[in-house]
Amino acid sequence: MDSGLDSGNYEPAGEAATASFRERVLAVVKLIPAGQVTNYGTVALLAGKPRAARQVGGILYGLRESEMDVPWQRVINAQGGISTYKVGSGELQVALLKAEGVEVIDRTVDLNVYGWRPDDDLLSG
DNA sequence: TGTATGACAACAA
DNA sequence: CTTGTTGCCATAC
Repeated sequence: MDSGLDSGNYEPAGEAATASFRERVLAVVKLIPAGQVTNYGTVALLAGKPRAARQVGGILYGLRESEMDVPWQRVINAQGGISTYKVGSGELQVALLKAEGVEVIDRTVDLNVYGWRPDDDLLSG
């Protein structure tokens, strides 16, 4: 646990303003409802870095068992496609999504059906 | 301190 | 529809 200190990433007992981008990204991903998906750009936007979509992928790539509570499978690309095939997690991601009821056809998800609308989530709760 | 990298995104042809 | 190019910016080295 603590022995495996994360890459120079500490939390100076302050506000989220000092929290690393990584911390905020993981927090945002946890907000994605089961059975729905969103894209890297949206996660980056909600994390406060509208142009850091690529970094979101890089962060999720480094996830380990410690962060297994992060529903990374709900994050796909803006085209509704599974981006994890290039890192060998495609099959796993599709399996996890289908287990939540998300239909994946030809490695693609219909964002018009399963796309998460942060607005709806904010309005309802 | 500087360079290279990449689970992206938007656009051109 | 596909393929290639460009912009982007936090991390890694």
